[in-house]
Amino acid sequence: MTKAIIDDVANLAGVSIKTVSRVMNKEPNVRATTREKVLKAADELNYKPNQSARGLAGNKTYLIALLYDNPGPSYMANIQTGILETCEAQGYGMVLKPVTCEGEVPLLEQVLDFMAHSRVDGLILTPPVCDDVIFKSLLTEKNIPYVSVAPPDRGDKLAVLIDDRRAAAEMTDHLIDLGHKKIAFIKGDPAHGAGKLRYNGFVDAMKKSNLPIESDLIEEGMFTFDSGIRAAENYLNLDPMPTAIFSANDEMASGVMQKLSEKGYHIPKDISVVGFDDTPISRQIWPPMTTVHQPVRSMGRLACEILLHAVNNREGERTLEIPFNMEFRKSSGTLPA
Amino acid sequence: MTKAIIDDVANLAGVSIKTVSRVMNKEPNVRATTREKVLKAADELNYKPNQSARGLAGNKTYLIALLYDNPGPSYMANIQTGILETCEAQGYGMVLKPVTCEGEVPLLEQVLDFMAHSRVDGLILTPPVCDDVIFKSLLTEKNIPYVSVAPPDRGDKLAVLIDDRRAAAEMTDHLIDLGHKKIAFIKGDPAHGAGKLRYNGFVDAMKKSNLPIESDLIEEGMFTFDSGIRAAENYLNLDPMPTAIFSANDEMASGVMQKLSEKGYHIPKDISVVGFDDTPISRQIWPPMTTVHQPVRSMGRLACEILLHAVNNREGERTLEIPFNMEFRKSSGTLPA
DNA sequence: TTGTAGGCGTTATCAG
DNA sequence: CTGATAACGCCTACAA
Repeated sequence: MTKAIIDDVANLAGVSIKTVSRVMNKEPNVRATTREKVLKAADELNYKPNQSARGLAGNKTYLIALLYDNPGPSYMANIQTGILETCEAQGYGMVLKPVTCEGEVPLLEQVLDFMAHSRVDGLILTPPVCDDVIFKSLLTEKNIPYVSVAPPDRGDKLAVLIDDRRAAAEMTDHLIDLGHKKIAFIKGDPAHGAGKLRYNGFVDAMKKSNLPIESDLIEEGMFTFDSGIRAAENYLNLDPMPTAIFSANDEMASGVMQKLSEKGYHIPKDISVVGFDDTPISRQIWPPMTTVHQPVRSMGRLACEILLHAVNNREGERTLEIPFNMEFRKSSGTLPA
Repeated sequence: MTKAIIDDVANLAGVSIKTVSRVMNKEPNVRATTREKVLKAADELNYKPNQSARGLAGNKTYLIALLYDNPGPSYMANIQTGILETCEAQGYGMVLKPVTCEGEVPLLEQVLDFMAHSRVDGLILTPPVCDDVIFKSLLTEKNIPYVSVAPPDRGDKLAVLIDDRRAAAEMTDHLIDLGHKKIAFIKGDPAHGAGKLRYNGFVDAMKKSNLPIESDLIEEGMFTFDSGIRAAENYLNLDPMPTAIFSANDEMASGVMQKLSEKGYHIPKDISVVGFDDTPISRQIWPPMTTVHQPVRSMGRLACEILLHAVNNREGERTLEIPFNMEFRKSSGTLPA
């Protein structure tokens, strides 16, 4: 059984190939009965349009690319799952394109090369790729469709995001409500816009409650486990130590918790630790970590939806804000006596 | 600057398009000087072959697919990275195809549908997809190229694997060397061939040392964190409890460790826990876990290499065994006094 | 609402 | 070693 092509379907249905084409692409101007006939024939022959041929003729590939630079594995898994949900539904494929934001080769060049080669129909940018404003403006200039899964940026036509700032403020409020005053904050990689927003949210909440931001308590992190370890070591040398530590992501927070556990501190009795992202590790360590849940999978799904919509209707300026929610677990507690 | 096509290059180089085609595809039978000329022209024009056209004419897509069913995020991230290394080097793209091994729709049907639509040139199967022998024999029958990243299986023409059985035996020996005799084992998802091999390795080592396999100490797990928790609860009810627990993967082992920590047990002073896979969690919990390192990234890279080689040379029967190695960390220690 | 002709950019065939 | 020419399967005009 050799593969059926459009002519076979046209013959079987007794129509021209153009009509088959119309039906397969859900174009209007086809009589309902004709449509049925064609659909039946296509089904009978198990006909699937050849993407290469479609691509060649229509100058499309029915492929989108996910651009990323060293994200956490669980972020990656979730966003991929979300994107694939949309792709599957709309007959698109997703290819992966790892890039390096701070490398020898400029980001734009990496992506242009990739585009020239792969000719995908659109790009999904994840942090920190989406934090490069210049890069994005160049994409726009070159008319390359993209969507940012990221903090807001007035330059983006298409974006999906959560309110990182407000989420961080709420988390800080949670610690304040528990009675904490000496609250430490571990910043994230400065290349990530989200990290800054989370810090801003922390500051918002501290100020609102008239609590001081002590520079000793603000550590520079890199969103990595090891940078969490280092931050914790610094806090350990302080006297008095903070009573609560808010880390800009879970990865660092788990580093903090490991170091504190190693040194014999009990969480949250001696000190509270909270994170951000709700990655699996936050549930799997002991004690389970209080953190902010970011609906990454939905964000991927929606990002892909608005991207494909824009690609196929050459239109659209759309920013979707998705609600986050707090996961209160056991790593945060009332102020030690 | 509109995109250059093969004719432009041919004109500039003063040759026919066929010659350009030969050069671009590294075919033989082109004079070195001619080749140079063409390469220079192509470079000048920044010419990249159109994949859709190549695909249409050559009946290829220059795309391969990664098939998976609910793997761990870090396994996923690593294998993707490895595969992409090869793809990047050889000008291929990778698309993702999640499938369901135990779903309503038969695996074969899912994949056939996918193939008909996407027409990728080959498949990379990860556990547990690669554990479905019947499915694989059907792929062979349909002449669909694939490589298994998995336990050996006489049916596979192409495979990359580690010796799970021997690795598990070595890990068991490690525990035995530490003086343990009451060693528990938590099995993995029965749908995964690797789980069985690991258990076999455990049995091998126990028998070799004339230690009994006590049925109370063998738990059925599902490779999930929660199933680790459940297994630990069962061990907690035993009297005497095992002095060491070998979990068929890290995920379950971390569940065990969480439950034991929660109940106030000290690891490894009171009880040793070891895992398998060396996922990030194994380093990030406290204490860091002794486990087997599986070089997933290399496996992905190599799997892709032998797949592409087979695809492009319609040949090959090749099984690569990659060395594993032990990561001795702090979760395993000598027998409690 | 439907059909016809032409072209999309490569690769394959088969001469030269 | 090199080159004309015909596919490859579909879509976009433009007609009918």
